[in-house]
Amino acid sequence: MTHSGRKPDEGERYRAILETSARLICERGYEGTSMQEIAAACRMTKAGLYHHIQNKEQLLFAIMNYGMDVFEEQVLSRVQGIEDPVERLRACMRHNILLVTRGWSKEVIIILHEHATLTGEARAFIDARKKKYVDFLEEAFAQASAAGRIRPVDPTIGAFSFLGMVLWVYKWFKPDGRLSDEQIADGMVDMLFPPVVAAATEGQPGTSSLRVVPRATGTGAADAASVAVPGAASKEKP
Amino acid sequence: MTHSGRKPDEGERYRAILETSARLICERGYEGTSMQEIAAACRMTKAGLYHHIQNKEQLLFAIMNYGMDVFEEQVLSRVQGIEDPVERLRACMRHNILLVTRGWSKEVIIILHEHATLTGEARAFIDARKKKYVDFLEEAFAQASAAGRIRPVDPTIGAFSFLGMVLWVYKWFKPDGRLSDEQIADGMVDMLFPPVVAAATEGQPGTSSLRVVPRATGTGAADAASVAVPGAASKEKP
DNA sequence: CCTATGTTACCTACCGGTCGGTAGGGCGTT
DNA sequence: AACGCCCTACCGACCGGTAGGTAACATAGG
Repeated sequence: MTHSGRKPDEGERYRAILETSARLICERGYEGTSMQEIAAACRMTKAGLYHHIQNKEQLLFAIMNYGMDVFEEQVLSRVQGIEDPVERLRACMRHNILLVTRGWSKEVIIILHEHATLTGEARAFIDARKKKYVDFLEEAFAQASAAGRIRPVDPTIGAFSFLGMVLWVYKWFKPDGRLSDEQIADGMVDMLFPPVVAAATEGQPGTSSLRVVPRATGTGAADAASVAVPGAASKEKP
Repeated sequence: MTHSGRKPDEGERYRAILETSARLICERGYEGTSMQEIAAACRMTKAGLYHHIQNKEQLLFAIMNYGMDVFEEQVLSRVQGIEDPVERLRACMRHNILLVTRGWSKEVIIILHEHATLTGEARAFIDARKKKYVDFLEEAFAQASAAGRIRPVDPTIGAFSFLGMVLWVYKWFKPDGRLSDEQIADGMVDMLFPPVVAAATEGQPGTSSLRVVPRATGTGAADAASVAVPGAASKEKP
């Protein structure tokens, strides 16, 4: 790591390892994925893999930092220049939902799911990076509240409601469902930040001007169908 | 199992095993918890534990069904009699948030976290129980939308927004944070289902009846503080 | 009353296999 | 010659799960 301009694949191999192991860990969970499997997926032996990484937990830590980099590039950096706090939140929600649904970054999903897997300093470091996002959202909510652009809400509650709606999506979204990710993004944005019909009377930007966008009804995007009861029913012991 | 009226503790022992193992699995994750540890926590040997259960996956399945029972008793059964759809949703959100924050049922948290751990029939069975809840929410949203009691929204998007806000709480709530669980419940309920001020012809109609929790400096509810950088920073390989 | 017979609830001891991780060597490039 | 890269071979610990035995207790027959 002395200077730049090494081989054509510089850190490419390492990046490939992160992405490959992220794919596996995303599918099977951190504890449920063995180093054997990760090495095989990288078309290496376990010892070969350990040439590139220190240990399993450091690998997870690297994956999560990689995921935070992707998030900041794909979401945060694209919206933090927006002046209007409501527009900032709307754009942020949209980008964040699409980041989850598109699934290009398994690393991001791992950050969401393995929120309590890391320990010690690594855990604290990732948490601190997450907290910067929470702070960003809280400030936007505070500004929007103060400006009367949204219904007044405690900024922390606003931020975590935002995050819950957006991030929970990874648990239920199916790309081939009734609702496209675009529809979900639009629907959630309109739900939390209703579009305002400008200047209902004049000057007064309060909630008086909340108007509604026409929308269809119907159901059916997610989860599984019903199935005959397996081995044991609810309360009885097998 | 010839007839009823057995020993005083009937299935008590089994229930205790479920609760004890739920506590451990909730702390360490399903894959991260060994049967050895579970048995020890039950003050048994592993073979003794296996006298009561079939295998590890069936144990998880039993825990999740137990959790669904608790949920239906503590939340669903208490609100599905409410006629007004908005009041039904408000009460449901409140009960569900408190079910998560109070943490009396680790089984419920396991259902939330281990959403993709089970496979096959057991997975489908739990998913079907979850789907009943989604259906319940979608119907309530559809009713509330149709009655003009809330801003029109696709019922599926409404239901999963609701669920995201409510269930994500398990990932960040700390009992000793700035916000109590009651405050969070109230705040989120008012955010998604604003109390209507009937016949507000002047002033700011929407904002008049709700107030924000007095706000201390900083954010304070969640995650961790900042910490010196551990072994490796963002992009560099260790 | 006292056995015979099950049944329940656990134990010790052990299974084959896999876990995360490492030592040390070969080999191609510089 | 030296280095990066990846291999074979192996480590001790632990994994989920089981075989087989035993102490405690309940019931039924005599």
